[in-house]
Amino acid sequence: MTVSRSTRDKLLDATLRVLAEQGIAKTSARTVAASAGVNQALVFYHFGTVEEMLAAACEQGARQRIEAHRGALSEVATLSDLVDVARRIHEEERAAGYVALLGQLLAGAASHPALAAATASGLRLWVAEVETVLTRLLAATVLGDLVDAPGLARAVSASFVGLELYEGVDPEAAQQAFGALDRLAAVVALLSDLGPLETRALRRKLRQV
Amino acid sequence: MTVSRSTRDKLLDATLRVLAEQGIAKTSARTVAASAGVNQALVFYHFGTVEEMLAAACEQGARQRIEAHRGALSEVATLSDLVDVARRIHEEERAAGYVALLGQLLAGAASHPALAAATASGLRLWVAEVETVLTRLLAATVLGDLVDAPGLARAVSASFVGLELYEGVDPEAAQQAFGALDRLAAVVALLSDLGPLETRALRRKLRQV
DNA sequence: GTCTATAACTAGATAGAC
DNA sequence: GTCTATCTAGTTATAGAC
Repeated sequence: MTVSRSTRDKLLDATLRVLAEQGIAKTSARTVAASAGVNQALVFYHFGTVEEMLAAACEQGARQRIEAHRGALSEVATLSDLVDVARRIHEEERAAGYVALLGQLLAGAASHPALAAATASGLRLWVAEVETVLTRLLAATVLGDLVDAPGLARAVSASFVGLELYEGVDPEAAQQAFGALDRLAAVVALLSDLGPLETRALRRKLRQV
Repeated sequence: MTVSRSTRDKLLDATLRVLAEQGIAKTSARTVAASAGVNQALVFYHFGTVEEMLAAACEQGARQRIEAHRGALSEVATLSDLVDVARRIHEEERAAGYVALLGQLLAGAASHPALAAATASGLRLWVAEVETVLTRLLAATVLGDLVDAPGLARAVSASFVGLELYEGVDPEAAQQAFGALDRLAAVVALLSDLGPLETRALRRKLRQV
């Protein structure tokens, strides 16, 4: 559609790029403008402050990434499907650095209140997506009425960010962590696939909680 | 023992304080020195660079915090004990901001390679602790030979950091997440407490993995 | 070990020409 | 909308007095 993007868009893209590649500490009006190939003063013309630019980039970035994965997520039918999809999303996001970027913003939010709000709402977009899938899947299993899907969606999303940040400093350990989660999810997936007899027995037991 | 701490120690403590309270972006030789009540030039006399000071503070901080919790962790006997202890550790760490601090360093590591190494080794201290407890507990349950305790310890540690960062921008959502995990852990704890008949049936089923 | 002073640089932000 | 120029303030780091 648009052959030449607007300066505003170029700046938003560059913000995400610099944030992912160099971290929040090295993200400034100057570095972003340089990466976008535009003049530094335009940051302030278009966004007023650097903080506002970061906030705008955060929301746009989250929206873009979720859009890219929504299709795959909506087709998830079983817990083992979910594991496969999660692994694929992880691979893509690791390459792009977009989730670690959320970590950068989460960290930056400590000193910039306006950024906290934007990051929280960016994360909320992920949470909503995860929550939809989780609710749908859990409803069909023994665990359906035992776990708190909305809360779990938040836990999973935050954990994912932590794991992607971990990947940045210790890739091997992070891989091991993802491997263990894969395996754990496979066990849980199997639990949801018990025969009717075992299911009833387990349900009786779990009712105590 | 030491009535008046050395300048070096004052700087390390101040580094952790500023990092927890203001984030990596606001942590500089000047802010740390001011918080420690010493001259700014002493940062460079004692540590050479700001980055080295951050690295030293990271390792010392991780060591201190783990020391503070080791007793409670070693007394954990069951999975539900672990849930209680984890909740208590979370409350304390949230108040002190020390885990979120690890998140700050993880984020800062993106632009400072030396910091990445220090953060990774600081996290390794937590991982080792979690791994010990997890291995001990899981050995006694159905899950013992099904899950990868070392990998899981890494996943749990990284997730914890993500959750503490989350707490900084959306405390309510983070609380919800912790609540869901509590509940989930209770379910798993119950699984480890099945009668011999159910245990055998479940084990047979899970053997397929 | 600790201080002052300062060099060299980078940051956010604005004024004003075009 | 975009540019140059500039102001102010904060940054790491060092030299040299004490």
